[in-house]
Amino acid sequence: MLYRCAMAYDPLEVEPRWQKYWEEHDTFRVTRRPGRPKLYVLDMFPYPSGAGLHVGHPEGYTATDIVARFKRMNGFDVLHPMGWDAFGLPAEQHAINTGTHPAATTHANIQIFRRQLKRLGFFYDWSREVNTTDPGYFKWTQWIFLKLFERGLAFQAEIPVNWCPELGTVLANEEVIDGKSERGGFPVVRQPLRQWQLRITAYADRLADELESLDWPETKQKQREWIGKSEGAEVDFPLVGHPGHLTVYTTRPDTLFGATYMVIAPDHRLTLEITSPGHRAEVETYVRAAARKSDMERTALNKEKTGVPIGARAVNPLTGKEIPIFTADYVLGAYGTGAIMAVPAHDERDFEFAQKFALPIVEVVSADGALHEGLDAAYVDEGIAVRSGQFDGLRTAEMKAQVTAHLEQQGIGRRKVNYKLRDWVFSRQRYWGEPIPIYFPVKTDGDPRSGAAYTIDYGSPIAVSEAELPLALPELDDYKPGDPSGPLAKALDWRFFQKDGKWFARETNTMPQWAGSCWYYLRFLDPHNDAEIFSQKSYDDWMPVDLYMGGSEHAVLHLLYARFWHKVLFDIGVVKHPEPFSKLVHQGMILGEPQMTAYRDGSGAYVSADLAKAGDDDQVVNKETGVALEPVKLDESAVEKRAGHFVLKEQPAVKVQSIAFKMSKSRGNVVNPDDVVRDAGADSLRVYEMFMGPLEQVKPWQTAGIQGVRRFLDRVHTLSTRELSAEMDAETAKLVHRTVKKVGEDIEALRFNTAISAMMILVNRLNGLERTPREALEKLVLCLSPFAPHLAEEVWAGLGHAPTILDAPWPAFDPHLCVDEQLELAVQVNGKVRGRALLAKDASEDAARAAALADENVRRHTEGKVIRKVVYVPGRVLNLIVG
RNA sequence: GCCGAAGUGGCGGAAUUGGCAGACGCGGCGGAUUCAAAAUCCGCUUCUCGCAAGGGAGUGUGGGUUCAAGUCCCUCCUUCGGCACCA
Repeated sequence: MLYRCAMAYDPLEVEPRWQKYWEEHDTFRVTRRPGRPKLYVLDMFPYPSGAGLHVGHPEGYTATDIVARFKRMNGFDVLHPMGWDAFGLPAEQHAINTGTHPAATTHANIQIFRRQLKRLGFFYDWSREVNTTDPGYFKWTQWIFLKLFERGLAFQAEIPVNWCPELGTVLANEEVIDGKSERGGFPVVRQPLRQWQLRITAYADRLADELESLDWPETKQKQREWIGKSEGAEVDFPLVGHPGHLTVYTTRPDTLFGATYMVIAPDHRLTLEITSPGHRAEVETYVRAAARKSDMERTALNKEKTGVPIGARAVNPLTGKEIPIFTADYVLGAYGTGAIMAVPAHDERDFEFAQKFALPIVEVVSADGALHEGLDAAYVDEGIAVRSGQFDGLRTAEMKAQVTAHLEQQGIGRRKVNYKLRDWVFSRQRYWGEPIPIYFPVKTDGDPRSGAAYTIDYGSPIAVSEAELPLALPELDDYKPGDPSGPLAKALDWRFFQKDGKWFARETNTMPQWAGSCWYYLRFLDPHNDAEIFSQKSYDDWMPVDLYMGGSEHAVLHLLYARFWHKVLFDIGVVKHPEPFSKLVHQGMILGEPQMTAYRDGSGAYVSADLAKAGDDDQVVNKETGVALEPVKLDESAVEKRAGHFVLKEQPAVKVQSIAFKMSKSRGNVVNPDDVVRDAGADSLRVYEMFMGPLEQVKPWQTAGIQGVRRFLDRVHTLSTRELSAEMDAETAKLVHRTVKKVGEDIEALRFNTAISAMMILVNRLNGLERTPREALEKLVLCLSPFAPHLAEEVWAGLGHAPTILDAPWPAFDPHLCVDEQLELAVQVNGKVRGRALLAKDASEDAARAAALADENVRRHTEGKVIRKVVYVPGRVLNLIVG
């Protein structure tokens, strides 16, 4: 569909012309000018996928582009860079399938992305473009890894990891969703493997606490929950008939008197050791079964608690009573100490387990201080201690403090802070990633490259010297994964080398995709510096990032990892701010065009949409019967609205849903920005995406909506082709100044939709005038230029100004013209608007009352009644209370 | 289950500190222009009663505070996002 018309300007001619101008004149190159304020506006850089740009990309990019252009016109030096997060699985997968080197695929995709972005007129300083796969870039990624290694923050461990056989790689916990890989949705199993890990837990406290000062949205809360700090105590329970003790972690030391049994995780190192011979067979079976369970099975089966007694007993250190020990997979080996004291009276899980195994339930916290028998549910709230010996009568908070102090005194417990956050598994068994710059001593009798037997001493990792960086990837014939040591193990000439007559082997794991994106905002400061990661001057020029825009899918992973690296760099004096991103904004996802959707069951009969419920795997099921339903796309004409619901015209009992789905290839509702640019122009795409609604909100795409902004831009152009006038009437002048004020304020607050609406109102007014007031058009075009830069340049030049409009100052407004001296006051009688009165804005109450009663309709509602009260808010409302 | 965000016309959405609900755009209807159409321009467009003037209802539900509630408080429902045996 083409939106062009005979009178309209032709974006396909205008836009490339200005793009060429900007390129030839280096318009977007940024320099730091002394005495100017600075602004660093950053977009989350994309992974250059083979699919090209998606309409979701330009949403955030346009938003930051508007801010960047606006601030530049306001005298700021603005850093607004773009680059490529180009390591990653798809290019490698492509290499496995076709033999094409991932670097070639990546390079080709970047060409496409860059061309697409340039077609949208973004004000990026392309001279600062970075690419994480460029050796000049990953040299510094490796350099940061060495800093982590030197400080003991990068270490190896043999740990059960999320091994994805299909992808042939290990995934971070964050990359596993419902037991499947985030990318591709392949099954994931737990398996022990030697891995590099980063000790992010050492920074847990600072990562949680230092969120405080940041201007971030709900993301802060998500990160806090992810870090999962909790305060409690560790308590030692002596084992019966066994030396030593079993240590538990609890956040409720106040309930210790109610601990009637213990549970140890199946993967706890003591589980089999303390199991009595009589229970060994049963426990071993349970432990093996638990180890095999993937996370998916565990969540699927979490309805019923399972577990077995291990035949060992421990002593409750406060009651002195012997209590049994169980193993159960509802206790996780990796959290806390891997063992718990079970207090069934005050913990839902323990209560459920105790009921199933007929274990004693002893109330030790009472809401009212009285004793209760036969609890029918766990009481998890705070209260007053009972059945707790010398501690009886204490409130929960005080009880916690006193019990902990008592335990510390006795040397059988201690205060303890715990985190859900785990250390970050940092190795991937992949080719297309940064090589980890570490090597190991090798024992061999010959040349391991030609098949001599060898043993690698993984216990003695050696850092590659900084002078040898970047450590580049070797060429490979075959990128196939499968071997847990990764495809690089096949590059024998690269892997093994001799130094001083001794053999060494390089690490064959590579870094995860997060590595390059952890610090790219720093490389933009000084992207061509070979000697340093960046110069001090460039840091002082631009840091910190003033506005960071990107999808909320990165709320935890990328943003937590990047903050962690930044804090490490802060500790070693590389950066000067504890936090990298002062302000963060997530643009909302753009969904596909809404579709009228009805549901049919297996027999083909329609089922009312309120019975449809999303099941697993994108399936829709009848929520009463569980039967799978088939969604059917309907034409609008088959549907009507009755009593607040859409229903089938033919069968009004059947409700129909209007749903906007996520854009996906399989649904066929993907909108390609190239098509939109071809049909309506880049400016229309930019303005439409900003006009759709609030930036942070999820919004459905509506192709017809582009029509409206295209008409708006056409009208702006038409205004410039009419006869211009040096005069301007007072009403128009007022509107012009108010528009300038509102657009500026709205851009500052990222309310682009209402800024555009204000400009539309002004254009509608100018359109109704005989001739276009020159001043009005100039101010309008300046206001519009951050949104629709190509059209703005065109009109600006047409008005006789030298390019570029980016160098023109942001228009001023006269505040006096933005307030009304006279205004219409709403007149209410008993709270209902009955009329209006034209009044000076600071009119007295008496004057307002007189004017109100002059209104015929107001009189009708007050006649014969007594005015009991008058509420007058000057400039807003006059409310007459009659009775 | 827990945490967070949000429910406003046929649709996307506006609405400063509580002060005229529905700005702006889409769609629809009517008109101008045209041989005709497209495009463009103008008008109307929450529902409802009324010829009109005007009246009534109305921001997910039910209550509350207030002269006045989309906005504040409580209850419940729904949708979306995140977490999910974290002791």
